[in-house]
Amino acid sequence: MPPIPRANTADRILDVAERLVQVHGFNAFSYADISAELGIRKPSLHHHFPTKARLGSALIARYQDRFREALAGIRRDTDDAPTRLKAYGQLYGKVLRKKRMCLCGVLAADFETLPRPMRAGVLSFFAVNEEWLTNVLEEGRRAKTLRFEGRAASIAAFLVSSLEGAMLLARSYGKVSRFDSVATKLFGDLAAVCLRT
Amino acid sequence: MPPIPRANTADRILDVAERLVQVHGFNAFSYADISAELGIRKPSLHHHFPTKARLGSALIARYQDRFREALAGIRRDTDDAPTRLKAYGQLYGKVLRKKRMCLCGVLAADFETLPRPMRAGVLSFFAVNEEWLTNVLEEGRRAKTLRFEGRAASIAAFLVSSLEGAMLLARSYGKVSRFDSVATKLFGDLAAVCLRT
DNA sequence: GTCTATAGGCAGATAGAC
DNA sequence: GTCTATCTGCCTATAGAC
Repeated sequence: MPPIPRANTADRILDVAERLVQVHGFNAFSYADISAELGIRKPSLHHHFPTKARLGSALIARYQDRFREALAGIRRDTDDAPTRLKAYGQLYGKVLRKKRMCLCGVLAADFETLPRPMRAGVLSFFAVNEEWLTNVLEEGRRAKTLRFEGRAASIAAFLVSSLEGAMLLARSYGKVSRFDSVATKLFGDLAAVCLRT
Repeated sequence: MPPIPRANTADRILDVAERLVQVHGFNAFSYADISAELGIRKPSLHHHFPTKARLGSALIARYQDRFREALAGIRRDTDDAPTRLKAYGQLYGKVLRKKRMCLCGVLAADFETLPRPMRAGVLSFFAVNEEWLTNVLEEGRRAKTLRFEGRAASIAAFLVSSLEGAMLLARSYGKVSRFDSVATKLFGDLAAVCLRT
């Protein structure tokens, strides 16, 4: 018989820590915060994640894995580039609707204070996203469902950074509509950068 | 005789604190850091800025004033909307070339941890920027030097958040060229959102 | 794996002399 | 306005019992 799939302690720690980082930033959350929420003493947390740096790296790795799966899911469930781009934008929207910033977006703001392995993880996250977008853009161009000038990789970098910025400001204003407005400009029917044919 | 215009202590504190916040974030710098750089003991700093919250508010106020002056300068030195927009983008580029993030952009990432007056200051900064951009966009549309669909205020919000996001990622990558690429897409000859006539 | 106890350091902030 | 001395509290992390 398979064991009941209850989230183990390490996962529960990651869940709480992830939210705390997304809302407050890496330097503004503590083991004490996690301890208080989970009802587990601080030293017990160190048993699962010996240092805050390792906890941070684990957060990034899990976040990137989840994003990879979501990107694969979009590929599976849709078949043309414009639809895929729009679904990509909605990934960010879903995070924002939970009143959170993108984990790696907020870590980018803390970047200069992060331990080296975490910095590498953040850059890797952006690279994965841009690579996926680059492929979608190029396929769209080949299939003539997208029309744009210049390198696809350059458009991909533009899309990622614009979405991150839109999340950042929309969350500060407390208005998801500000994000939606930007996403529509980037991916909507009157899409500015990627013009549908 | 006018006094020698040497920067006073309060200004020197603000200079150092501003850079520290732009590079490390509000929660990752301390009075001890400023003290070490200026060769002034920690308690002396409290004489000028009693609390970190007040220091933070002073930073935002000064940053916004300087930005206001720069915006007025652009109005003075240029006369058509496309040129003004390009100059606006270069304001951000200048900050990034000093290896710094926009002060209010980085504070937006720390937003949920900021004291209320600082939050208001950050939002005010963005509002000032968007209002200025909105005016330039509308004037450009009237003068037929710009052509775009939808509300100017919506385009302005898009431009600000995209620039902030571009700074954030470009700084993490350590590549100013990533920012320049986005700025070109937003304001360049092939401008996507604001098409020149 | 979780606990109590505690180390060692740094945070923001205050008192009071000069 | 700047200083020394100090306070209180929180931080990450460790030791060692259960």
